[in-house]
Amino acid sequence: MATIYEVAALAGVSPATVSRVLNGAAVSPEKVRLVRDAAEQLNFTPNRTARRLRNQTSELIALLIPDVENPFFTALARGVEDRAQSAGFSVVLCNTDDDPAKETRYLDIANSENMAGVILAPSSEDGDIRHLTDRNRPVVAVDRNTGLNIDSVMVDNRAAGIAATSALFDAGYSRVACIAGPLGLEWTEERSLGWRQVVSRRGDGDGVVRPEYIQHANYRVDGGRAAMAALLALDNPPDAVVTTNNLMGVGALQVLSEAGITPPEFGVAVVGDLPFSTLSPDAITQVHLPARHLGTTAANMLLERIAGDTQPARTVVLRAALTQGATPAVRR
Amino acid sequence: MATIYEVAALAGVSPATVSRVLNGAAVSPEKVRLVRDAAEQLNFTPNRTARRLRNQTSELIALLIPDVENPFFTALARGVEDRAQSAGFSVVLCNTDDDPAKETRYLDIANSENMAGVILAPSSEDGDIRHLTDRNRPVVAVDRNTGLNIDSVMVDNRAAGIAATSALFDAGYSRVACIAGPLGLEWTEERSLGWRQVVSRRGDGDGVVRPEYIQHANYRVDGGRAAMAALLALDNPPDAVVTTNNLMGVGALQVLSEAGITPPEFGVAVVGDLPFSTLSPDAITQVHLPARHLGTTAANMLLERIAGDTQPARTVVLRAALTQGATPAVRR
DNA sequence: ACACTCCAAGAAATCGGTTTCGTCAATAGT
DNA sequence: ACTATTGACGAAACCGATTTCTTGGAGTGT
Repeated sequence: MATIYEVAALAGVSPATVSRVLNGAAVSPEKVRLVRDAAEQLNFTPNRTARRLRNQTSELIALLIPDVENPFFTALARGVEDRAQSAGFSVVLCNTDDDPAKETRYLDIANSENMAGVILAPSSEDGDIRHLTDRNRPVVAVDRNTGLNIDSVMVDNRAAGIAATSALFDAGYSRVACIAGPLGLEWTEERSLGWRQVVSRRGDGDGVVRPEYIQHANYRVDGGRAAMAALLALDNPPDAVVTTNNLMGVGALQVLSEAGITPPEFGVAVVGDLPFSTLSPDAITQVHLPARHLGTTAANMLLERIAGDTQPARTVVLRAALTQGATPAVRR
Repeated sequence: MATIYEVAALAGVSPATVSRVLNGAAVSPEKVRLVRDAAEQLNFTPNRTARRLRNQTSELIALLIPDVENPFFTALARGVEDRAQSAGFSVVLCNTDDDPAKETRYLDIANSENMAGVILAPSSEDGDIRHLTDRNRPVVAVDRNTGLNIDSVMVDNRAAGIAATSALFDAGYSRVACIAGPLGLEWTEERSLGWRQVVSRRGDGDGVVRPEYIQHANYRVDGGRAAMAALLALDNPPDAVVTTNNLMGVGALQVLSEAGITPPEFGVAVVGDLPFSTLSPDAITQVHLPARHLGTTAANMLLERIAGDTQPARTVVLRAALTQGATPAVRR
């Protein structure tokens, strides 16, 4: 690969001048032409590693997400990339598998790679980002809270749970269950709290929430399947269900379909999007999480910090948008 | 961030010795201890940028895919990452949007970032990877062919199309249509050729393939929707359909569901996986493309090249595995 | 006891850019 | 006409590792 020295030699100038041409500093028009010609001729591309070592920064942003196979996170990644791209930054996507050790490893890499900043969907509340913040590298949390004093972009999970549940009652269902993720994860707890809040007010139990109507499962497709199967096996099964994320929604719908039940017959509201649902998209109530927007917003905040913004840490809370599914014909 | 010089000063040795300790060269046990203690105390992490500038390589692999939001490519990415991870490499995921310009940009970045190698799902047949190959950086093509003489990992697309179509005839359907992607893309052309081959032999047209039974659409969900709607509107509609990828399959199934038709009633075979199908996974015939395996295989080949393997370019062709969907009760 | 080998470890070069510093010439000001 | 100012541009330092070269001291053989 050609270096700046070879370009300088060919153009008959010093390496410093070549650098100045590349970076738009003051150089006489005639030397600019000489350097451009030489660079062209040698097919010169500046070595980013060398540039980075000197500048102590790069146009690289790390994005740490728990799972690239989850459409929610890929949509988020898309948002980050679009925004970063247009600002001349590239995005390095890293899978943490919700494993704090992997997360720490990637954070260290981001640091020692001199990346410009990090957008993090944290796997735990107390990740160690001191290495980065010590060096003034901005970190933005997205989708999940940390105990740290950093910028963050969140979704109003409680409101999302409330919206999903209310929509089912509005559609005429009365026995609304909930398929929630494991205990101890804030996002699912908040969403199921939203469910609980609505059910205790509008449910048929006079303010009492049936404990068997909330199922905790792992938050993946198989978890949703198991939970839905359990709900259908109850003595007094529900007539509708809220799932606190997209994947469990998929599992629940699969089990329903296997039992010969199709949505308006049994109400389903999903907190999250089902981009690859094989049902008609408007058969199901979806609380669309603004995944992509979450990404662009986080990227924006990060880019502002990279540009030198030093205002105190901000938290932006975005709201989800509901699309109402079909309503059951009999109840009309 | 602490540097090797500060560690050296604290330990009372030279920077060279610190480097030797870090890289396992011969150093007396007592100095090893001194250096380790100093490094620990300063919370030292070696600067990868500096290391990379000197070594002219890094433990970074670029993976260029057309679309992170497509589950096929995320599964592939997962495979690459798993393999890379276990060999101590990190993966940089880049979206090309099937845009040759973006692809070229990322290839240049991979080059000037001194990345160890590139795995590429090429957007066109004639991408320019000379910058990389000139510097002896291995490139492996995956999923799609290039005109270049490099390692590649492919799927037997023709066989996949044949398998999908045959499975529908085996299940008792007789008027099998095909929803294919746009003309000119090898993967979809091959798969639809497989369909044509089976239909001309087993279809009800005595070797003649009805031209209206092959619909070309864009290869996304909306394309599948449009194509399925067109098929249903025919005077003599098909009783089953093959789609040449996962996303068009989703679209087709949505339209069927909206028309009140559920799979065993109308045969659907998808070349590709439907990880988020809301139907029971075994209601539909799927030709499972080994996406993840494609990724691990490509990563393996790349790692071998990085390690110095210089044998002539290889092409590995993987085969898809069929899972038969439910068969229509009436035809039994 | 003396020459020779061997090995640990420091000094210095290196990777390829960017940037500071200093020089020299051209222009402006009085 | 002579000094002050400005601007282009080369020389050299710098970023933080790794590695070659070199040196000095310990160990070995006769």
